Amino acid sequence: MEDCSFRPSTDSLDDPPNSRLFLVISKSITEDVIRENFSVFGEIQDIWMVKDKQTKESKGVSFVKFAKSSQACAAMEDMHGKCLAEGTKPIKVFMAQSRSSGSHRDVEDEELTRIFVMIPKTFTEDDLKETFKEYGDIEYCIIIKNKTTGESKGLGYVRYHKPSQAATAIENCDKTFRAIIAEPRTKNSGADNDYFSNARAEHVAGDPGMSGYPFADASNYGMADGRGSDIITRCLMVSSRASVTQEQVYGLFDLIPGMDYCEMQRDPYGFNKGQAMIRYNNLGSAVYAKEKLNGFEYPPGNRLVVAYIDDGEDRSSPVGKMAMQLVAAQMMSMVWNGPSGPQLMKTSAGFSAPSVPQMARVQTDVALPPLKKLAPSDSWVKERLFVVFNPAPLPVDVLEDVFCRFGSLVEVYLVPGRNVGYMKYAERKNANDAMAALHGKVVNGVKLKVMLADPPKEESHKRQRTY
DNA sequence: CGACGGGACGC
DNA sequence: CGACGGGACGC
Repeated sequence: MEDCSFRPSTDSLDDPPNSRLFLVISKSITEDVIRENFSVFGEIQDIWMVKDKQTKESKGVSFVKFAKSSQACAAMEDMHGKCLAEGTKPIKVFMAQSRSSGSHRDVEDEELTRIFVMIPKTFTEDDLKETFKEYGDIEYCIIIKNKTTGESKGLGYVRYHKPSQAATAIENCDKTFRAIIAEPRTKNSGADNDYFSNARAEHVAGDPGMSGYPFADASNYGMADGRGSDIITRCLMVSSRASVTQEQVYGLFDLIPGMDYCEMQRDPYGFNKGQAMIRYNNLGSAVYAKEKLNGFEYPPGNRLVVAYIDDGEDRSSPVGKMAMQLVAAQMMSMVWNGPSGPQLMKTSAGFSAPSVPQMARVQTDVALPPLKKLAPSDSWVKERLFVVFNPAPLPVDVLEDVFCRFGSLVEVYLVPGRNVGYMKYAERKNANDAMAALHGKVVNGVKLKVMLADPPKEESHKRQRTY
């Protein structure tokens, strides 16, 4: 079963990354001596002594491949500077450059001590530290946040003191963190002038309630004019998949003082587009409203999307922009430190009326239960349904509407380019109920096959999936 | 039959 | 300074 010691001829990358060491040693040191000294750190898969082609003499260089990066790191940390035989120079031990890189620059230990992880948006830096401290002493933890609103982007860095600690964390932490060695900070990866990062964050992964939503089309809202989506204005656009009335939107946004305008948007035929424009008489109220109500479920199960739209005011001067961001920062700290939170808002008067008429958007013979709230997006997924659509997939918002009604729906994921998708549930029973009710049924003219999903086909890791 | 995404930091 | 070998599954 286990393959032989040689690597396949097709290898271009070392696998796993950072598991191969580059040794500079005295020409008199033999492979056996290296093996004796290095095998105590773990499973050695290969030792290669670089020799002169003609004379077969050692060139004083060797590569040692370990099964795991943590083993290679431990060996590097322990053996660098040691003497392997009487009268020989101390050896040098570096992480080998990956064979594909072509570079022969020494890999600095610094580059091997910082990991990059995906985390729930609710994670604080203390949470990060608590989670990752079991693998070694942490120098610091940083969560990447939107610089304007301060909200987490669900990504973080953890800096350890030693490469072996970072490697151990990558190997042993829950794989949902997708931990990898972070790219060095000084080389800016180029893709980030931050002008559109906000828009990206809001309709890319993470929040299933917004994916595929027409609101994400920035061109509708003057975001394509070069100023980007990080503008802050007194004007907001709220979008809802479920039909909401002017009165409902007004009541919701009027909970925040300072609203001076609220109007539903209608298409050329006079139909409600599920969007409304709101203007406040001051920036702070608008910032607060966006922070509190973007992603808010109203009615339960229907996530509202709230974003700034250009109010036509001139904010082109750097001073004006800075002032605006200052106001935003002050509002943010108020939001975080103040006594009121989203929970307070949800239970406040005016939110208890659950009977909001739904758009005639889902047509089916199935007797559907009422809408239910989605489970938080960072919920542990205990069951997944595999759904086949015939002839074509339903839109994500329709699927959410239908599959949330059995409870604890975490996320809908459609496989791009295929007629299949996954419904993720936090509770197994809810998934089973949905399957029983919907398998073989027709929704909006699309026939559904609804089955339990097979576990993902990944290689077995330390920790097992529990679904 | 019909099968598995997403990821980067104010020097 | 001190950087890249060896060998071959199974249709």
